[in-house]
Amino acid sequence: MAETRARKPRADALKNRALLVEAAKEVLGKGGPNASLEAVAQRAGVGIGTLYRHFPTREDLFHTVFRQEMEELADIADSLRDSPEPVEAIRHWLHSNVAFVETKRGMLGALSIVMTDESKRAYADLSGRVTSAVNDILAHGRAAGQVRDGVTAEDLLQTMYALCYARQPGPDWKSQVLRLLDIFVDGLAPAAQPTNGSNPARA
Amino acid sequence: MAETRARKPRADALKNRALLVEAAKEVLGKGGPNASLEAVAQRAGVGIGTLYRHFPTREDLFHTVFRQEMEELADIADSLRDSPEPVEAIRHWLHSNVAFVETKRGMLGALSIVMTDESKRAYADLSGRVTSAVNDILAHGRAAGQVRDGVTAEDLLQTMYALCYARQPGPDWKSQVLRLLDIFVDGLAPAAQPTNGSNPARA
DNA sequence: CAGTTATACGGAGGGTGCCTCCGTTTATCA
DNA sequence: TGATAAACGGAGGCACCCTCCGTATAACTG
Repeated sequence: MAETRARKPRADALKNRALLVEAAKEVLGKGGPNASLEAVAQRAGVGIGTLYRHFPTREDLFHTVFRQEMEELADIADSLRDSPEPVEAIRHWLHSNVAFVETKRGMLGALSIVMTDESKRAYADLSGRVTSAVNDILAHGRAAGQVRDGVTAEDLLQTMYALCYARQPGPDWKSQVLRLLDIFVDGLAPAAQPTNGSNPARA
Repeated sequence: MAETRARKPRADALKNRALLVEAAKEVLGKGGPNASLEAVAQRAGVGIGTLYRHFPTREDLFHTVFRQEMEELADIADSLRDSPEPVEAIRHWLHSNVAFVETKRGMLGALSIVMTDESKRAYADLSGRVTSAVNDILAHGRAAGQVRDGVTAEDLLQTMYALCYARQPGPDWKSQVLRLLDIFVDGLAPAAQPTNGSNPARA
């Protein structure tokens, strides 16, 4: 008990924290996940000590930045929730994600850090919004016989990020990723009789 | 002209080079792509200067290691070349790749460095072996009407590595990747009329 | 409004890894 | 058995990481 009544957080602390996140977006956005944290601090106009007080680990900083970015994607997913063409909605959402990623390639490296099972819990709420919306869409697809059982929103996300990450930036980077992604989306269909309608034997 | 006749390369140089590659396999294999090169030199029992003379950049070292690893995969691809079940052959080959990757997770990070378009030229020969074998299999699949046009061996490789890379090591790491990969393989089928046999309009 | 105190700030400093450079060692060749 | 080209190794300068703590200041108190 005692006088544990919390003080109001100091104004400069709040301001610096925001400055740091903003600086991190820029610096990590171009420099990638190995960018110097000292550069982030400098860009934010604060001392390195301040950065480390707010974000004790590199991951903490990534998490915070990533969370902010992710909110936009959740909104898109929500807006597609009741699309009458679930498979196309999924395709559209994945394409949007790629477009989004395109503008922040540097952040991609951070994803592999952020995307661990343990740390997912850290922003489970947001992930929940996305997951729930996309799973709805998937359920519609299943109901329409257009999507096989057992596919989850996480599968889609994981695949999309994986493809984005692996492609080096290049002229037709995006179209390549979209093409592979489309193949994957097509593969979501229930595993009908293996395409060659008259395959007698199973290897 | 003059006395340009080259000397035989020194025995210790060759030996040290081999030692370094071996050490790199071990150290990079567990430590990942950020492992300390000084640790590699130490493990090889040579000075750091020797490492840098043989492999001026981190990438040079990765390339050399990767090349050796990759030969095995080329052999597998060759052995499947004339399989009578092309799609299953592809599936099998991809699964083999995943199994292979499983034992050297640490190397994966190096892939994103190695897998740039420019550096691919550095070991185009090996890549050629793989590509040619897999493209053969794909061609068989196309001929049998089981594989859509426009899919290349590179697409398969890229997708597989991407999926492997993105999955954090975990209990069911492998089965997850295989599952997603299977979806992708199923998606290779010619984009028949979109599964719902009676879809009139295109979203 | 002045005093008190919790809170935040900044950057010096010790540690590690990167890579270069060059004096020393050694394998090859004559 | 020299002579010499080639290779060795590690010291050293630099960048970044992260911690620690003396100083500054915002929030509270009377």
